[in-house]
Amino acid sequence: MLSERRLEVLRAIVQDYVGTEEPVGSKALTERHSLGVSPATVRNDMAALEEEGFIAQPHTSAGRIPTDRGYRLFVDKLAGVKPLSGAERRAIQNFLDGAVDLDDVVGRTVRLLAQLTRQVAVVQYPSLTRSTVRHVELLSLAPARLMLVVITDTGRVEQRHVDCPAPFGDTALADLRARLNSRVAGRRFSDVPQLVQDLPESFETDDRGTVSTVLATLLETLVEETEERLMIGGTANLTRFGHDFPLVIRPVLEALEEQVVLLKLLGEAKDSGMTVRIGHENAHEGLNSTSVVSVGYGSGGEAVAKLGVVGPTRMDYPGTMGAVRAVARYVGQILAES
Amino acid sequence: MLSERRLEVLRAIVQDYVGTEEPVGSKALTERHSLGVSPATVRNDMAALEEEGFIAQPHTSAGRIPTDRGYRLFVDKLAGVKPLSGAERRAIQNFLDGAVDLDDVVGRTVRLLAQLTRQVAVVQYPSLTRSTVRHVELLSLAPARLMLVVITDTGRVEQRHVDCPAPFGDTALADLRARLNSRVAGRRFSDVPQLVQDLPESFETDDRGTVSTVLATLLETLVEETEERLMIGGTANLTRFGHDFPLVIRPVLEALEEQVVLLKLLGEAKDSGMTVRIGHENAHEGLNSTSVVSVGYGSGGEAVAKLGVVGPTRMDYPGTMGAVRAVARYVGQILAES
DNA sequence: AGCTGGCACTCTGCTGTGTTGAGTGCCAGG
DNA sequence: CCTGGCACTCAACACAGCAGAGTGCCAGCT
Repeated sequence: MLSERRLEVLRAIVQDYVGTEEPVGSKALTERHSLGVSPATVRNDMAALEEEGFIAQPHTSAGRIPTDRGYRLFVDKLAGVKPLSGAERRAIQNFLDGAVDLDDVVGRTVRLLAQLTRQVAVVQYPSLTRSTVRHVELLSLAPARLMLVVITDTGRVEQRHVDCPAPFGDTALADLRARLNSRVAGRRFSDVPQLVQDLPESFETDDRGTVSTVLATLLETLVEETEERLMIGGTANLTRFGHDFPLVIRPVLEALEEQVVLLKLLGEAKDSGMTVRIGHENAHEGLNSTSVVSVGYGSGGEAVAKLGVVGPTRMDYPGTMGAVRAVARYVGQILAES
Repeated sequence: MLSERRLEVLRAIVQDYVGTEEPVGSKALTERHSLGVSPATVRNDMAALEEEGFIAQPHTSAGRIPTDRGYRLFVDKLAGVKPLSGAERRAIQNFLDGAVDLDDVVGRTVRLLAQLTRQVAVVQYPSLTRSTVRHVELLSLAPARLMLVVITDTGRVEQRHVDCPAPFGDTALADLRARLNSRVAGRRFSDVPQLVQDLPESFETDDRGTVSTVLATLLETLVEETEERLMIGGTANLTRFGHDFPLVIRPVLEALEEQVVLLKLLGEAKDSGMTVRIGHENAHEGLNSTSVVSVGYGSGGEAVAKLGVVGPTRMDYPGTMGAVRAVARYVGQILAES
């Protein structure tokens, strides 16, 4: 096991490297941190830390930089979560309070997170697996063409066109609308298929085809809705990556454009509590030199979606984690209120 | 005025520079293009072109690169619009045909444009200034809480919560819904304010407050809807900017994140026909080393929104213009069909 | 008048060579 | 177990020399 002081040395190395972006040597370390020992001793400690794989040297006779494993130890054992200042909290509150609808909430959250952490922010839309249908609306666009609108309790609205196999009368339409709502309003997405199963039978033979088509579209819409969507922002912060960034930035941008990749990324994180994935711990290759800090958020006790940031492994973990956690809490509050 | 051959020299310089990304000299030019004259002659022409400000040398004894003004002349006089290949056209068609709703159409368009041009794509959502209201829906969420849903003919759906000053009965609600729709359905946004002006008067005194509130929210929603939104994609293509890109990429990413900036950018373009803004012609400072190629698109004859790409001034203008124009056409078709 | 070959000149970019300095590992002594 | 000392390594920088691409200009040719 590593001695207390060696851990302290590792902490110092991480802090300095994060600050200066340059390999840190034994002398500089003793000067900046009062470790109470000489550079030579620190050198021995460093050798041990390197032996264990927590730090590495880019080349002989250069200082050390933390490895992914070093960062891992740092966030697990050495770093706390830095709480935000009162001013920052108030700023978050104010900024989020102005949101008018769900898109706006998510949009503001992304911008907020990006600004606060100075990194790339990713916010997943509230998931709908546990959400309920608030209302279903049916409109007639043409004799054999309907529009189906589904409104969810998280404030999402989705609409689909439906081409009917046969013309569909206004009274039948009103009938279907009423019955549909009485059955599914307030129910969970997952329950809907059962609830509407026998609906076609209660209609005239002529109309059954249309009713079935409408129901099929409804179910399809709900499934699609369950697939999470997300929003990203703060990509300009990618330029803070470091000097070698031309090589690194490309795959990151590519990964960020693929929603599937990001969803998988967030999906890999724990459902509750904060998750930090460092460098190669990320499954996606392009993100091997980035770290992802994510956390679930939700309106009630349970988390309905996740949000987080993507940045260089060389990041200020305590600060970033603090910001991510704080933002998640406030967003949860906002969602609960609306 | 510039002689025919000098224009030809300029064209050759632009083409070579776009291809190689390196200053092009007189000798290389005569070798690659059969201009029928010697390097010495070309040198004289180059001197003249430089005199006029169409080309410049990064430093003495280097080749020439086109200036913004040079590119301008190139696209105005020397370059055609390169039509897409049949295969490309079919690919566009297929890809866009799969779209299920407006968001999907826009999303696919962005990806398509980015891939086709290998640049950053920007697509504005169909503008609603000329669009009409298809349907207005009112739902009761709680005794004194309503939800207002507005559906437009371009397939957009927007919803707002309305807090009523007083409880509002179901019959009054149905009444309001019916009257509202009979007045505004099929009408243009701009006409709505007039059409609903006197609506509160026809209701019971108790309900007038609520009716006014609903109307106010409706008008507000329509105004907000008129403010265009947009989607961008292909930011990974920014890495193709060139060697000096760390300096350039930052302001570009920042500009791209500010929807306002992009909207202004597209707004500056002509309503009809293709617009190419080169380098410093762009008002926004961060985009001074980029060119923006944009064009209006729409379902019918008139353009309801714009789309385009942002790339380095050193871009393949004919190809880019061809792709942008083609995509705009197909999107217009898709919108017209749905 | 306009084009061409020739020539002297100017730079950037590459390569090779010291030189510097931060940083290391190791060891003997406290 | 810590410390000071010492020899060693190696990236980074500066400097010089060279090669090559490119230019401008001029005298001669068509």
